[in-house]
Order: sequence, then C-alpha cells, then structure tokens
Amino acid sequence: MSEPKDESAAPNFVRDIIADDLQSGKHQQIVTRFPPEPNGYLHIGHAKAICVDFGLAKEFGGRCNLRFDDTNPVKEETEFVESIKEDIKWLGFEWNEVHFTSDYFEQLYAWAEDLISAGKAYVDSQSPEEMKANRGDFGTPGTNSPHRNRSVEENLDLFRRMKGGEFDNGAHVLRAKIDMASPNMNLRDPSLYRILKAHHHRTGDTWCIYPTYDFAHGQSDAIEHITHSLCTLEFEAHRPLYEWFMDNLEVPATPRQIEFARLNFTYTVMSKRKLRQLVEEGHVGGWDDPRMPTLSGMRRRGFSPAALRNLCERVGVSKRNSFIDISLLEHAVRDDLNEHSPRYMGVMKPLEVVLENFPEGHTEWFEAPQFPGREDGGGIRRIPLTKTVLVEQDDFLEVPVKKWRRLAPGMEVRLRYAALITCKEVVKNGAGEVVRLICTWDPEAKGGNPADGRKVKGTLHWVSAEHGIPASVQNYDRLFTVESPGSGDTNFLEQINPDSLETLEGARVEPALAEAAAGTRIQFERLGYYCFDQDSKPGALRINRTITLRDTWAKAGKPG
RNA sequence: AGGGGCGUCGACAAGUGGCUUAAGUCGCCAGGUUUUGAUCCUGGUAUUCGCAGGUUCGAAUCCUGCCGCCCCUGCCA
Repeated sequence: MSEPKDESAAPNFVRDIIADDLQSGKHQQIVTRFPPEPNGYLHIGHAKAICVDFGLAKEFGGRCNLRFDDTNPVKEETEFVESIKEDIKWLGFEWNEVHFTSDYFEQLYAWAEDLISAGKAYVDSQSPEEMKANRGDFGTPGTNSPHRNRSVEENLDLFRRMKGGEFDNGAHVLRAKIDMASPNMNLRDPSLYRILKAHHHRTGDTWCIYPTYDFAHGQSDAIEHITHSLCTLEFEAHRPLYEWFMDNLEVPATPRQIEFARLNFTYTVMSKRKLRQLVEEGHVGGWDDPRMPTLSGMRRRGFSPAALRNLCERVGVSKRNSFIDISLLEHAVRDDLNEHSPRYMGVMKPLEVVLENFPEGHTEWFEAPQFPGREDGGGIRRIPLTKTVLVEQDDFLEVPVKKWRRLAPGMEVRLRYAALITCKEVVKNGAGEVVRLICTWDPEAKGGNPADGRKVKGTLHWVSAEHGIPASVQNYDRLFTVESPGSGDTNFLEQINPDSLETLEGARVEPALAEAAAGTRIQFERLGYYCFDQDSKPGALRINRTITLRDTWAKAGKPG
C-alpha cells in the first residue's frame, strides 16, 4: 500500500493531515487532483504541485485526477492540453482520470438554478464599474446591489435568457447572495456566472455563459469525490466561499481545501506574464529554451525528472512564503545526474598537443568505464589515442600559478585512462598565442599508470585529434544576475545575465558519442553534465550543458 | 483601515511545556580518499528560536502587547 517514505523526505503538513484522516477512518482512500488551467506551459512551480498532488495520492494508495480548469474560453486553451499531459508524464506521474471542468457545465448550471430557487443567488445588472464601486473597501462595507432583491422568478427568467444568448457580454452576471459587509471580500456577493460570447475549446458555442473559478472549482472537486483539494496560499481567503457552496448545494461529497506555499527560486522568474515576456520579446529562444524554468525548458536543458522530484521532496510543504536558494535545485540535479550519467570526454576549446615520440599513424585503443565509481565500471567504451590529441585550452598555463596541476612547460600530467605526457615545448603563432604543445609520452605508462609508481597529480580530459567529432555546445547559466529579478522598482529585463548562453562551435567529443540520440544525458568528465539537444543528430551533434560539475578550484579564485 | 496567513542558522525546514545548552538538507569553512581539483568520507557552522513583557521549578513551545512580511476590493485562475 503506502510506500514507506524516504528518510530524507522533508516534512509535509499535508501528509500529516492525510495520514490522520486515513487513520481516523474519515476516508478509506484519498483522492486528489491536479487542476491546471490550460493557458500556458507548466513550470518548476507546477512541478511542486504535481509532486504534492500525485505524490501524496500515490504514497497513500489513493488516486489523483488531472483536471483542466477550463472555465474561461477567452484565454486560448486547447493547444496547452497536450503539453501539460506530456510534462506530467515526463515528471513520472500518472493520473487516474482526465477531466475538464467544462464536462461539468450542465451540472454546474443546474446548481446555479438551485441557488436561485433557494433565494441564494441573483442576477445583477450593474456594470462592472458599479459593482466595483459598490463592493466597498477593506475598511468599509459594500452596498447592496439594487437588483439584490429580484424575485426568484425574475432571476430564473433572466438567468435562462443569459444562457439563451439574449444579452451582450457584461450585461448581467449571476451573483451569490451572501453578505456585502463581510470582512472577507470574497464573500461580498461573489460572481458565479458571466456572459462570455466566445468559442470554447471543447464545448464550442454551446454556452455563452461560463462559471467563475469559485463556482466551478469546489463543485468539480465534489463531483470527482476529491477528498483533499490542495492548492496554493492565495486561495486561502476563498476557502470560506468554497465551503459555502458545499453547505448550500446538494453536492455528492465534501472535499477539504488545504493551501500550501508555492515554490519560488532565487535567480529566476516564475510569473506567467514575465515568462511570456521573455519569450515574446525574444530574450530567450522560446518556451522550451533551456534557460527557462518551464518543464519543457528544463527537460531540454537535461534536468532529469528524478532530480526535480527529489528537489520537491527535500523542499517540503509548508505555509511559509519562501524563496528557495537555486543551489538546492542545482544540487538535486547534480546528485541525480552523478548517479545516472555515463561518462565521456569532450574538449570544449581545443588546444593541439603533439606527442613527438608517439608512432606516426598509430592508434592505441583504451577501454574506459562509463561509471568509474561503480565496481564493474558500469560498462565501458573504447577511446583512441593518436599522435595528435586535443586538450582544453584552460588546462595549459605557460606560467603556472601555485598549486597548478595541469599542463605547463616541463610538467607531466595524465591523459585520463590513457597516458602520461610531459610538456616539452610551446609553439606560438605570430600573435604570440599558444597554438600547439609538443609533448612526449611515457610508453611504459599506458593507461596512465607509471611503471615506477611515481605520483602524477594532474589528470586531463582529452580527445584524439584524428577521431574527435565536432559538436556545437551550448553552455547555459542562470538567466538573471540578481536573486530576485524585478523586485522593488527594478525592471527584470535589465537584470538578464548577458552570459546566460555561450555557444562553442569548435568543441570535439570522443567517437563513442558519434551516434548519441537526442535527449541522451551524459557527463563530460571534469566539466559537467550535458544533454544532447532535441535537434542533435549524428553528423551534427548539438549538446546542451545542463550544469557544471562543482568546481572548488575555480571557486578558490585561481587566476586565469 | 478590515479579513486571512506567516515569522526558528546565509537558504529551506523539524520541533507544539522538560530526553533540545534547537533535527535534517543545501550552502559555506577545514581536513581525508581519489586516474574527474567531481563523487565519497570526517569535522565545523543558531547558548538561540521577529521583539518586549508575563505564567511556570522549567518555554522556541502557554498568555499579553508590539514589530515585520505575504494574500484579498477580476464578470482571471
């Protein structure tokens, strides 16, 4: 039944509530739902909601439905339904049933008439401006609408004519008759139905009146017998209204709404508006740009679903508004990728190294483990060593700094898994730039193990110049330079990190990667985790850097 | 101004009157191992729980007052 929760699982007050409800017998089985509005792409914030909604249901042997909250036909919808489903599946969750709030329009309408018949709802014909003015203020009670006391018959007639399409948008609205003086603004006769002569992505032109979120959500939960309706903090003030409907309508079940804090990260933006602006103004390549916090962007970047799930678990669920340090995300990603990414070598900015005593035209093959840490190495791949190899430009310094353990004149280093080489000569071009290193290799140290047991501290990644395969590499970094973009009166667009994307066209990778499929996640040793882009193909490799390895050397502030 | 919610280490977050002179995770610092300056391992990192009083033998946990932050006046969700 319920899986034992991971010891590393962070606390989660919702989990405690559910456990209590199950133990007390209030529920035999729990049912939750994930209710996205199909009007945009899912982002990392939604990932938390998905993990909570689906994860808790799974943990307790319950069920979780996917429900598209499509009560507003004005906001283009159908195109997002598939991407949302895809993202949820990618994250690793399955829904029990898929529903659309629009499937319940008939029932919702019937309930609206019930409310009218019971004298608990009325058709208001004030203009939006009048309604706003009469709603009062936080400090002052609202004023009853002049239409508040229309008869049941008149209300029914008006409401049916609204449904029949007799009126223009905005001419009338159905409101609940609750309390215009309530300190909770949501209870000052909230709108239940509005006239919207728009084409709906599923119901087409069947309706011209649509229920509001408040009138639709809880009742939809009830129809699906949801036991725990989990949502974010901003709906807290709506809970009394949610419950008012449960109390005043003949609903088949009475779900409980529980609110928790949404997920926020430093160094990124999460609002739909800002994300859209980034895309529409071309600051990024699209919704799935690897720098975007959208699930499609993160997927393309190479983040694994398990990493995201682990992150959500570690972050916990509480009611505190908080900004999670992005390093927590980065850690979760490295943690999972370290465990699951096979190792390869690739040189980003090549520097030629000629092994002067290596036989001309000869190729020496070595076997290297895919997972060096594992006992059996997790499989192997073969890598060729030739007279000319490529190493990273950053791994050579003509004048080494202290503690330098890479290449420098006279220094011996290891070419990982293959050889020990010593730098003998530095060749420069007319501009004084280093273009080539002349080195010798130790034929007695094949594989990198010296016959005399001498210690060679530095180990470099490398690629055979003859076998190395060209690749276009995209290095991604944080999209913003400040912790909370757009805070205060700053413009978040001016805080975009100008170096969030670096494209390297001269990279060369080891031949074992020639046929790598799009979506493949690997580690380039000593550099970081990478993912073959969705557009990558043999002959035109395109590789996205997901995240660098931790680099305490760079952090120590080494020069150059 | 009214209502709702929240304030524990740099960031998350346990703890709900004594076993807490406050878990864990990330980060950071210091060591060790290492053919990735990665991983891994070890140790350090809040005498203090928004502030001020009070109750109590005893409080982060109870009471009172204050301060701070977030949400609510869509025919958005």
